[in-house]
Amino acid sequence: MADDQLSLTFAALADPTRRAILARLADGEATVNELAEPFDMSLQAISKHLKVLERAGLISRGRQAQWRPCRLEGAPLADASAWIDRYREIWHDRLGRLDEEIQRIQRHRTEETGDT
Amino acid sequence: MADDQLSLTFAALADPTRRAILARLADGEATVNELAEPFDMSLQAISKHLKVLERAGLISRGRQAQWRPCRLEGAPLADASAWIDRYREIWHDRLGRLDEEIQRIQRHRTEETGDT
DNA sequence: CAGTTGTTCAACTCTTTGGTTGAGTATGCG
DNA sequence: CGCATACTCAACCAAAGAGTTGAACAACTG
Repeated sequence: MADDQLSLTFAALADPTRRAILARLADGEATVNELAEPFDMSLQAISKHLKVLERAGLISRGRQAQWRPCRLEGAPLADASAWIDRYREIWHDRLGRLDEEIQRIQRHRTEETGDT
Repeated sequence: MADDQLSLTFAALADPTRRAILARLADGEATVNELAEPFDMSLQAISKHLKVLERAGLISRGRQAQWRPCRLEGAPLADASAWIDRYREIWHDRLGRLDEEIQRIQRHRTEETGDT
């Protein structure tokens, strides 16, 4: 995998487990054990996922006694969103045109058949 | 890699070559050769990248004689953007709070003797 | 028809990823 | 101290990714 920031972010997001972890962290900080609890997976596997998220800058980690609380960091998400948004116009256009097309067809049908 | 739609989309975006291809396609349809031209990479490699993008639904392909023109499809981008946007409030809040915190600290420094 | 162009398929290599288990480190508590 | 808790590190494995080369297919051109 490429190691530029955007690639790291998207790669980190390309896994349901990691997305679920981020969703959990949106509700506030959590420890590794708390994050691992919902998953049928070893603690070490979760630890690895957290490392991926950390490398992507999506989370940061503190130290409180033997706990390493994780916190969501939004900045890379903002960058990823900004990248995608460069295409927002395009997909809006496309979807907009699709809507128009559907409406056109339905008008057509109504005119011709007198249908609903 | 997980094969749900969102994972496929993010995984497809997690590569600079593929992102560059999408950027190129934002300007309009292109053939495989046209897409491959900027890259120092075999045509077959580009073909593979296109397959990844196609599997993620990010592009669709036509047939014109021996050419297979590619077109950008926005729908998965819209989904990806929507997923990230669920965290927009959080990252805005966080960045906002960070600003406030910095300002608070700086006020503090100025008011007191200047030390932490 | 043969030849050229555009593209894909197949097989191979090398690296990364996502999981495992087992051992090791760090902190708090009796 | 000794022990439990929270977590990480290391080694391993199977599967997937990203690239290569060589061969094949498809459609146009002379």
